[in-house]
Amino acid sequence: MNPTIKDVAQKAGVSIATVSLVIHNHERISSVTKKKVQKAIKDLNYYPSRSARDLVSKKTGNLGFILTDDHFLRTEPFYTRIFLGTEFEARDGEYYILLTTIKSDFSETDQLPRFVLDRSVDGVIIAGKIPEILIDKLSKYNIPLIFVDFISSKGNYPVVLIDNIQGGLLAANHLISYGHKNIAFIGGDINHPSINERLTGYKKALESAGINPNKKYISTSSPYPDRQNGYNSAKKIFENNKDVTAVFACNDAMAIGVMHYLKDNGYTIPNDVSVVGFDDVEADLMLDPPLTTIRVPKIELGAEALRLMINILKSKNSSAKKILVPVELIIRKSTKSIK
Amino acid sequence: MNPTIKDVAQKAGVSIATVSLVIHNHERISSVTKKKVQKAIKDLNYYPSRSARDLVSKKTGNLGFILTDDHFLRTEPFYTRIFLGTEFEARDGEYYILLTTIKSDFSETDQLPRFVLDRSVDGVIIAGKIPEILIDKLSKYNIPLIFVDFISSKGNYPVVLIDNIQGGLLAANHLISYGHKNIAFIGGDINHPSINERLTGYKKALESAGINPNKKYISTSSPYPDRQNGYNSAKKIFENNKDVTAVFACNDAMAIGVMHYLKDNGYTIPNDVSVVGFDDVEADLMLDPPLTTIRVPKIELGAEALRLMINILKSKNSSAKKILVPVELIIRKSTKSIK
DNA sequence: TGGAATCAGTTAAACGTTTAACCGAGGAAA
DNA sequence: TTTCCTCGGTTAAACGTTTAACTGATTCCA
Repeated sequence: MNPTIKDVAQKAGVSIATVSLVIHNHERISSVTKKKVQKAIKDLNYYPSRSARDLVSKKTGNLGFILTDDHFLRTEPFYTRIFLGTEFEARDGEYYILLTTIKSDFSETDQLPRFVLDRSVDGVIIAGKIPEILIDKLSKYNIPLIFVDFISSKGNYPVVLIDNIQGGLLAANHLISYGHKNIAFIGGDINHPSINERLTGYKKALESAGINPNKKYISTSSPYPDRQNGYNSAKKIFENNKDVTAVFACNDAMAIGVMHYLKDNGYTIPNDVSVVGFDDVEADLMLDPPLTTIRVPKIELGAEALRLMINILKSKNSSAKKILVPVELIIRKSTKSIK
Repeated sequence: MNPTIKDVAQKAGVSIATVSLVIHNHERISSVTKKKVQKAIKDLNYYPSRSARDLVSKKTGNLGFILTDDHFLRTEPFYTRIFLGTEFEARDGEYYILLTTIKSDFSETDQLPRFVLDRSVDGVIIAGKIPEILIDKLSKYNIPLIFVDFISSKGNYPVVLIDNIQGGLLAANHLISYGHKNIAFIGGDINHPSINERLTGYKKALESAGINPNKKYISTSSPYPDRQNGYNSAKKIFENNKDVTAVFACNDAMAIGVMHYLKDNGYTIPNDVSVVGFDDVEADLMLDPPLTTIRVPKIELGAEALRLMINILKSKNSSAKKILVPVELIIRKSTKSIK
């Protein structure tokens, strides 16, 4: 059996309370006793029992991490990176992360993740878009909730977001500065708040450059922001608008689809058309040409969420904060000045 | 505060022991009392406290899941799927999974995952190839270890593996049955046990078809089994051997690289060259032509590991079992008969 | 009729911590 | 000298379960 606090106390010749106080380095302990106890702890390779601790402190030391299965299994490791960011940060804090996926069509009758049912977590981090019904159900459990890369229309929760407007601005401004005027926007699902904001940024940039956003260049009707959709959207736009010289796709997967379409149809990139993506995933570098994109600091996003959660847990200060993580324009070879 | 077993007992008018017995549906309880208690549990929305439980049972109810960061962040969600398999299975069982990554160059001085240090897990599942030094360190902690999709040379641990030999056989036999004789093998890193076994299967198939494996067709020298390596290996092989009509690549990423090389060099698939991959990842279907491959049941692999772990935990029977999960040939359009 | 066996539940100890309340010794202040 | 603090600990209750041992009431059988 593993050594307990009793063993340590005995070995150090003190009471168990003293050991406990040393562990939490309480000031009331003399440095002599402290040393003695610490030595005993080390000698026995003692670690406090988590369950005993949790039992008295009424905390679990766990945090839940929920995302939809298709987000988790996405080809590009976007959410996995976010998860990793929270995991890294949790290592330093005293937390463990319980990761679970839910079906993306989570419905009324589906069970909540077990860790909320049996309250094995002190808080829950939700990454990416999830069904509102899940939020409704979750909200009944009185567990602190934080959203990452998604903002719920219901309730007013603390949230960690990409600065999407800035991203849209950055991308469009880059293209504009390269002399482009007819810039297509391929967004996938406009109902997704992130996409909506990127569009806002895009429009803002165009407007402040004196360019009138052209509806025909904007595609935001397909629910799946994947390569296939990028391909199809590009097709629709380029077949009807020969004058488009640049595309801003709202994620790299769609950008890749766009590039495929362009290549398949005799356009060369960036000579005929410039393409900007969003996310900055590994694949971008392997593309030909490498993709100019908006870098999203995914690890940082996750880490930020964890820090926010810890703050909330510690301070009971649940003022619904909103953290905006800045993005960065990465210029590679898929964009070109046409001035 | 959450309701406790006491609240339930009071509400149902019984002792807390009775409640506990009902929960574990012990036979000594009459169905009347059982009903009463169950109603109280439901009414109060009671869930037993995990820490209290763990404290008396001396279990944590947690399982660790370790893999290297680059495995976790691989573009293709191979290990994420395996993880998901264990997570699914853990949901039914009474376990939570603590996922953590280690650096792929884990060294002597690196810390072990915290959950083993403070014994927050009852067992550890290790997915994919990890540094031997980690295994050495882990083995000192006397925690049940299980390996998935990797077999350690040290120690004799329970393991869940893909039936790689069968996979190699299946792939090569398929090609042979299509009339191919000069079949290249692209394996990445021969030091990886899985690759070695696939090669064994490949050779076996060839030999029993009366074909002598040709060393010049076999590439197993590069450590990274990625697209780039597939491309390069294909290049090396096809530049020196014009008579090769089929390629068996040890994973789909390499197969995709091979296809790129072939296309770039004027070969058409499958007319000039047939290609078989291994893994069956989503991307395969989007390829042109869709890739014939060996399907690896990843979810199943993870689930199997969890079941094995639970058996070990329950039965204390740590006879080092070896579970071989069968694979399946998926014939798509990248292979063609040349008879 | 009386002892044993069965049934259906209760009692109480134990798990390993944390922490408020307590305590004794020594020194300072009166 | 007495009283009061301060210092450096210790005592003991509490957290919410599980489970072995016990109990009291019936039933059974010789």
